[in-house]
Amino acid sequence: MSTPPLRRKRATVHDVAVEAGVSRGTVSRVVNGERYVSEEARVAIEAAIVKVGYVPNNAARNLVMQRTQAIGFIVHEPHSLFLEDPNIGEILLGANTALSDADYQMACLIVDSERDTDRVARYLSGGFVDGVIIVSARQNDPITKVVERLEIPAAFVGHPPDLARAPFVGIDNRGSARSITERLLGTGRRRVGMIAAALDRDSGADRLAGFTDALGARFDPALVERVPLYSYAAGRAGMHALLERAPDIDGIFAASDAVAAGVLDALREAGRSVPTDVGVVGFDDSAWAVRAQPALSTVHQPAEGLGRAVAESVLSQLRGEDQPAGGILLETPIVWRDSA
Amino acid sequence: MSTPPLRRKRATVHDVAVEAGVSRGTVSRVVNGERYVSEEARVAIEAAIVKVGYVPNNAARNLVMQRTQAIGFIVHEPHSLFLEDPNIGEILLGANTALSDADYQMACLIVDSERDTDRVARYLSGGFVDGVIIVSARQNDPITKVVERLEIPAAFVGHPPDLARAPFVGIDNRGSARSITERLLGTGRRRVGMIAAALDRDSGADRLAGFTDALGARFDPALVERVPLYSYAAGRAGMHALLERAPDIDGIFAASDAVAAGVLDALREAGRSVPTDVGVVGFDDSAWAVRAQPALSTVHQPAEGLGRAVAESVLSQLRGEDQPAGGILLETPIVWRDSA
DNA sequence: GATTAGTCTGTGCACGTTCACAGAAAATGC
DNA sequence: GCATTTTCTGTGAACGTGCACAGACTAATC
Repeated sequence: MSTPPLRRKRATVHDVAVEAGVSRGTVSRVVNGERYVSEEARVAIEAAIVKVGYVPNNAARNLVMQRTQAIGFIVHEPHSLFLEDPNIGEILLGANTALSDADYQMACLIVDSERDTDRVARYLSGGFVDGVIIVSARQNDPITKVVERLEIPAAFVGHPPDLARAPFVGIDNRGSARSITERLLGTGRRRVGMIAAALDRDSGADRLAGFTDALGARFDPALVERVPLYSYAAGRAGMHALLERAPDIDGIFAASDAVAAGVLDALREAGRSVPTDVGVVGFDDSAWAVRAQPALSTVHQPAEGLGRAVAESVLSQLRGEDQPAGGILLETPIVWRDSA
Repeated sequence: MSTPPLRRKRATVHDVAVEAGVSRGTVSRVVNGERYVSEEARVAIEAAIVKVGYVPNNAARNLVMQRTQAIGFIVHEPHSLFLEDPNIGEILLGANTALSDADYQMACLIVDSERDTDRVARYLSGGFVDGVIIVSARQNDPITKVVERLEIPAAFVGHPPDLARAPFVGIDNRGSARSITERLLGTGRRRVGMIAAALDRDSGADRLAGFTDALGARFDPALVERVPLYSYAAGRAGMHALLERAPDIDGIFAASDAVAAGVLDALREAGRSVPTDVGVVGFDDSAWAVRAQPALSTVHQPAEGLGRAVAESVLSQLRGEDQPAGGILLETPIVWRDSA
C-alpha cells in the first residue's frame, strides 16, 4: 500500500491577495520589489505573506518568464580526473555558492565518452538551462560548438583558443609559470627541466611557454618531458623518463601539483633527495601541495574564486550587461615551502 | 548596448498537432506513451515531432504536475572535507548519473555553517525539490529534522541512528572493519591499534565496533586513538600521539584512507618502516590508497554505487513504490596491497 | 436491430505566475 | 478650475502542459 503523497497545497499569490485585501497584481509587485505600491498596501501584503506562508512557485514563474533558472556546469574530463583534480571540485563549489545566492540551480554535466557528448548536446538544445559554465574545453570541442550554435550565454574557465571573444575567467598561466621558474632558478639550479602536461589545453601550453620565457637562452628542449594529463601517474612516469635522459638534472617545474607529487615519488625511487639534489616546484597549491613530502613550493590557484567569477560572468550576461572584453584574470601568489 | 536575448521560440505541443493534423491531446498521449492512439496517428506525430524539433517544456509540465523534477543533494560537511574526502565526490557523481538518466535535476546543498542550515531549511520548505539525498547526517541533525517534518521523500547514505525507519543505503562498516582487522591480525601482529575517527557518525562508531569485535579478548583500549575527522591531518596527529603512548605498536587500522595516509607519514617521521615494523590498513579504497607509499591495503567502498543506489531509492519513493525495510547494504571487498 | 464494451480523438479547464493595459486617485502646473 | 503628470490598483490574457470529460466510431454480444 503506497502512501498518497499528502502534500498540503501551497499558498498562492491569490491567497495572499485575499488575505491582504488587495489584488494579485499588487502582490506580484511587492514580491518583485517594483515601484508604485503604497506603503499601506506593502505592509499589509508583507504581513499576509508570512501569515499564509507564501513561497513563489518557480515552475509558474519560469513558464511565464520563458526561462529555466538553471545553469549548466559542463566538465569535459574523464570521471577519474574529475575526482583526482581538486581544482575542479573547488571551482564547482565556488560556482555553486554564487549561483545559489542568485537563486539559480546548477546542473552538473560531466562529459566523458562520446555518448555523453550527444547526451549533453541534446540536453543543451532542449532549453533546460539559461546559460552554461564550461570548465575544461579542448580545442575543437564538439560541446563548445553546440553552445556556440545555440547562442546560449556561456563563460569559460580558461581561454578556449578557437573562440574569438568568448567571456572567460582564468589566471595568467604563462606569467605565473615564468615567475615560479625564475624563483626556482634563483635558488642556484643550473639544469632545470619541466614535466609539461595537457598541451592540448590552453593552461598546459601556456605553462610551458612561461617556462621557456624564464629560461631564455638557457632553454634546453631535451629537459622538457611531455605527458598527456595533469595526473600523479603521468608525473611519475614522466620524471622517470626524464631522469633516464638527463641524470644531471637539478630542478623541475611540474605542470601541476599532482604531477609534482608523481615527480617527488619518482625522485625518491631514483634515490635523489629533495630539495638538496633536485628542487621541485608545482602549480595549483592544491591539497597535494601540503600533503607532499617535502611540502611543495607552488603557484596558488584561486580555484574557488574562479568558480565564483565564472558564475558571476554568466549571471551578468543573463542580466544583459556589457561584458568586459578579454576576460578576467585572477591573482596567483607564489607559495614557497620546502621542496625548492 | 546590451544585445536582446534573441532566443527563437521553441515548438510547442500545439505546433506538432497542426503539423500532424491531430489535436493537442493526441500529441500529449504519444509523448507520454499512453494507450489508445492509432498507429496511423502515432507515426504522423512522431514525424512531426522531429520535423518541428519539439522538446517538452519542463516548466509547464512541472506546473501542471505539481512537482519540480529536482532532487536536493545535501552534504553536511565542512567545505574543506568535501574536497578532501573523495568518497563524497564519487557519491555525487553516481547520484548525478542516476538522476539525470531519470530526467531529474540535482541541486547541491552544502551545509557548513549555522547560516547554511537556515538557508537549506528555507530552500527545502520552499518546495524547490521533490526529494532529498542526505549524505553525512549527524545525530540530532537540524536538517534531518526539517526533512522529517516536511515529509519529503528522502534517502540517506549511511544509517542515521535517530531515525527509526528511514530508507538508506550503506555498507556494513562494522563487518568490514572486523574483516580487515582480522586479516591484519593474520599477518602475525601482536600489538594492533586503531586511529578511530568521526565517532559522532554511524560509520565512525561502527568501524571502531568492528575493530573491537575482531580483537575480542586481546582488545586494549589504550591502543585506540580517537580523532575528530576523517582527514590526513587528524591521522598524522593521532598516530604521533599513539606512538608516544605505545611505542611497541606493530599494526594499525586507520578509520579511512586519508587517515591512513597521515599515519604513514607519521610513522615515516618516527623512523618506522611499513610494513616491516608496522602494518597499516585503511578504509575506502580511495585515490589515497594507491597513491600512498607503500600502497594501502584497505576496504573497497563502492562510493559511486552508493550514490546510484541512494538516488534510485528516492526515485522509487517518488514513484510510490514500496520500500525495502532496513535499507540496502552494498558489498565491500578487501583490497590487499603492500602496507600490511 | 438494439445494447454494450472497447478504442480512439478533440475540447476546455486548471496549474500560478507576470505583464500590458486601463482606469482611479492624488499631486502638480498654469 | 482645468489640464497634465505621477502614483497606485485591478483585470484579463497569456505561458505550455496534463487531465477529465464528452463524443464518435468500431466490434462484439444478446
